[in-house]
Amino acid sequence: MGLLLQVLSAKPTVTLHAKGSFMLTIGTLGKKTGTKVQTIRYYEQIGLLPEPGRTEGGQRRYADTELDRLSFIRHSRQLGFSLEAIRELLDLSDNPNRPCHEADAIARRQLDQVDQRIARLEALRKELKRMVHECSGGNTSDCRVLEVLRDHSECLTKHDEIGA
Amino acid sequence: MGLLLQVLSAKPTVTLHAKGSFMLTIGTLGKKTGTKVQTIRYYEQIGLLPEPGRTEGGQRRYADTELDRLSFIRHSRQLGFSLEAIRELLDLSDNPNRPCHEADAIARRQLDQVDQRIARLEALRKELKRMVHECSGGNTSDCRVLEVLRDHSECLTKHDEIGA
DNA sequence: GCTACACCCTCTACCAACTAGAGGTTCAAT
DNA sequence: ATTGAACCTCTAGTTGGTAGAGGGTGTAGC
Repeated sequence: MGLLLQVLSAKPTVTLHAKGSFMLTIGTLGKKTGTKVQTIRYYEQIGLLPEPGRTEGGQRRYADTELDRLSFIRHSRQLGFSLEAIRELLDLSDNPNRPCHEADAIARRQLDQVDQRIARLEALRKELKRMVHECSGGNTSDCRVLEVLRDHSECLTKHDEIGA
Repeated sequence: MGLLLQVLSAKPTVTLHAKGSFMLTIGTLGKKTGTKVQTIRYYEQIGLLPEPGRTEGGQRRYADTELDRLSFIRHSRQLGFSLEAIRELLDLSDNPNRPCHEADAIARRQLDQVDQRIARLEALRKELKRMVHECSGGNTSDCRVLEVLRDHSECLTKHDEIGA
């Protein structure tokens, strides 16, 4: 925890807006990181973000440390990491002398999952495409789409967990 | 609603296990369709499956109609359709004289979504792969994985909603 | 006919990862 | 001093189920 936040979390809360520009409101932080305000509060609630300093009136004020941390979280989310994985990554990031291969392993795991999801979606896509292409456009009574859905045996591929 | 179910839902519940083999317990129905018992009850609760007949003791008993309907639902889920989309598809399936193109549109929508998800995952995969490949395996202090996560500008692609 | 026990019942709560809204307070500009 | 946007907490909802508590039912074997 930096000096600034130590100051911020000291008991009689100091006036934070005095220095102005380098303290962010939750709304500004949200805009800078593309995060909804509620989501930021949610991250704080589940312990992904530290409790920030507050104004005398009780409003959150953020320093650049938190901006960096939230950017890291959002970017990781965009890359599909789960919040639990991000928690681990942040932990590693906080301890620069821990071995790198742990972070690497998390990323590799994520890559594997993405590979699997792509494979499943490709199979799915094939089936859907066939279904749609065979539709000739009469009544639902002889709709190929509905027929295929009704009768699994018409499928080309075995897809037990395709849509996950 | 078939004759059987009309009989089943008549007020003084008839003994259903008399005829045995063609009435299924919820467990058997689950096994036949690869669905957990709780999930079947959940589908009933949200109105995807009709309320089945009951034994005098209050246990659910299913006919083949419900087996077909549940198979349809499960198959559609495997193809990634949302429960809302499935509701529409079932509705169409129940009305054989409605035009086919509605079912076709739902399937096309699903295909589009799958295409988009694949595209996003491919971009994601590229980024992750690059990240993992650049890791040389020292300390986290100079870990490429963490570095990339920290700094969005290092990314090759703009990925705003990649991991959705 | 009786007992064992697998299966069934309802109800409530939980998962991820947020999102939305109610009802009320604070900040900063005018 | 007043206005109005932005903030606060708290609760509940989203999707598609899953898990467990606490109790009742159905049936096979003896």
